[in-house]
Amino acid sequence: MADVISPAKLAANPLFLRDEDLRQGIELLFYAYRDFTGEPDAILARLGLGRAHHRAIYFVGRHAGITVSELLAILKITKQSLSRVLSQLVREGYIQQRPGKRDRRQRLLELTDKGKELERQLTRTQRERIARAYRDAGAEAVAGYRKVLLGLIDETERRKILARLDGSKAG
Amino acid sequence: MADVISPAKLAANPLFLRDEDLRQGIELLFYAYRDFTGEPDAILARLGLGRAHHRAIYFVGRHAGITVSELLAILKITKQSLSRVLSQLVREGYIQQRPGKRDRRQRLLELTDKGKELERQLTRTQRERIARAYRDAGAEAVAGYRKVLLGLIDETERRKILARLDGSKAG
DNA sequence: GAAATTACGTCAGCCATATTGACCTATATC
DNA sequence: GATATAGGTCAATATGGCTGACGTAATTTC
Repeated sequence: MADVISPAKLAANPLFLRDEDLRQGIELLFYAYRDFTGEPDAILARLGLGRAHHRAIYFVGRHAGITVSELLAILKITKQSLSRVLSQLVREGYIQQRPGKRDRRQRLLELTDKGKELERQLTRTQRERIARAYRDAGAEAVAGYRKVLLGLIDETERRKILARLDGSKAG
Repeated sequence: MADVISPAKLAANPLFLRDEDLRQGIELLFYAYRDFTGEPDAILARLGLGRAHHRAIYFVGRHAGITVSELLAILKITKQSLSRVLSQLVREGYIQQRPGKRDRRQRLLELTDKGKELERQLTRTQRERIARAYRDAGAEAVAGYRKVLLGLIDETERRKILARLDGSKAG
């Protein structure tokens, strides 16, 4: 009963908001994410690393000098979880820490050359995959992709992320 | 050095294929997925279940009478991993199994009433989130979202998934 | 300048989810 | 009858989350 959509509700919704279409949207996200993470995972496995290391390396590479707490805010995991990953990456020479100038409690993170090399290797497959999808779909579709994904993000996060994305672009 | 894009390559690419834009596309996918899974996870945690249970419940709900091997092909995990999840869901009365008619080795899966109820509860938040994003972005953007996500999926999978999506729509 | 807060780290234990490899049963198929 | 397939199971292992408690150094506040 509860999954029967009332005629009124149905009429109020444009065609692309039917339950079927929403489910399709959910599933496409699942499938895309599933396949998107597959290739880097294989590379990481050979190095004794996991997807969590990839995420850390990616965002440190993206925002050189990022603080631990900023990274935590991006990843939305606990500091204990991040700590395990991060200390391994530091120990194995992928990431360097240096104390913050303004605030010496901070440990600013950046990739070493070894880290940059791995980052490139990991991101290459994903960048190629995205590039292919973008090219095949065309500029207009890309704009739509961005618009919808942005709309899926928590509202309170959206501004911050937009700033982050644009910030990287500028700097 | 290796991350410097050659002028030739740059010129050959339309604006939306610049490295920055590709990275933006990667990150949007990460953020959207991160926030997309947050709400159901909270519900599941209270029931002693995890994200893996959600996925199983979702796809069994979507394809009533699905076989175990079909479900494995969708989730792309090992049968041992699925088995743990599935047997818990059967034990706790969310999913029923019945032998296949044509092939009695098969165990066709379907949601019980309890399972359907949970499925609705879990999917509600995601459906609402997608609906909001779709509505805000508009029909054209939605088409682009679908196009790009489909392009991100492994090529060998794309046909199968399209058939699956359309099949659910028809039947 | 003492007290409180903040940034970060760490130890310990728990749980969910994935893996590989080996082995088993029942049913289909050649 | 032999072989293949659908599915399940036992065991061991790894990853990546979590909570809770505690510690240190630096900054901020009163």
